[in-house]
Amino acid sequence: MGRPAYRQLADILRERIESGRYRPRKPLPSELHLRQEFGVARDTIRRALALLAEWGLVRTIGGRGTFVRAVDRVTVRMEPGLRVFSRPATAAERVTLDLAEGAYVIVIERRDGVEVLPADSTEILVVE
Amino acid sequence: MGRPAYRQLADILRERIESGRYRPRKPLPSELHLRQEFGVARDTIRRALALLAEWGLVRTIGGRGTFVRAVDRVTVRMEPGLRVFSRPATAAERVTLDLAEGAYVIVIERRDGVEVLPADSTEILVVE
DNA sequence: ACGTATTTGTACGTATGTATC
DNA sequence: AGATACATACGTACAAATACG
Repeated sequence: MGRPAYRQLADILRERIESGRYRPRKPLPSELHLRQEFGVARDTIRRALALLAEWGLVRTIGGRGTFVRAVDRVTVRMEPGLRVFSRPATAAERVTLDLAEGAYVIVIERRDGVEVLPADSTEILVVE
Repeated sequence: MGRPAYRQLADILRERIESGRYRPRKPLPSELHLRQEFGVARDTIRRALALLAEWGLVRTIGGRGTFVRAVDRVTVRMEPGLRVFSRPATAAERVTLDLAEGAYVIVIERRDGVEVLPADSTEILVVE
């Protein structure tokens, strides 16, 4: 007994995203369409999509669709005088940064300004 | 029509946890029991429990039950020479830190040793 | 402005599998 | 072995949000 069906399906869809078959900012096929392609229940489709969303690969929007997220991982190097903290994203930030409801941002305050990055794709590296 | 049923149910259960009615390290009533108490489908119960798990309040274990997590929030102050990063928890860490499959830990490397903390209850504070 | 089609969200039911006690 | 509890997977129906003509 291998992994559950929804888990295998998530892997297949992940591969399609990473290979570029499903393109950034574009919607995946609808749940109905996926159900027909893979011959599984909608429940199984939705579980797989939820996994992908948890992994930060896609983002599902209300009566619209599930979209491939276009994000790169960012690494920030800590320096003295840098102030870094995290807070929930505002509505405007959710739009510009392509974030879901309830997502967090990381705020980086430098002397010359402030930078706001998605918390789920930002790495803070501390060097001495 | 306020929020969805599973959302309201999650709030009720959260209140019971925070009030101490459901005690740390003890199981919540089984899904069957909750279904009977609230008169909703198991699906609804499970969605509420999944929310609580996402919030870090409970942890569900295979054929055993859903347990109230006993964790305190920890705050770590950044200092020069400190290296902090995050990675998936190992199997052993999941046991000792009371974490679910797929959970992350935060690793803090100091000159005198390494500390590993649950990512969902650790706060990193950066001071200059 | 309106209705219709599409798509995701919620909620119910049922059955079976797996893990634990 | 049997009972209990969670996990997966199928099905159905309707609601809500969105898109489009």
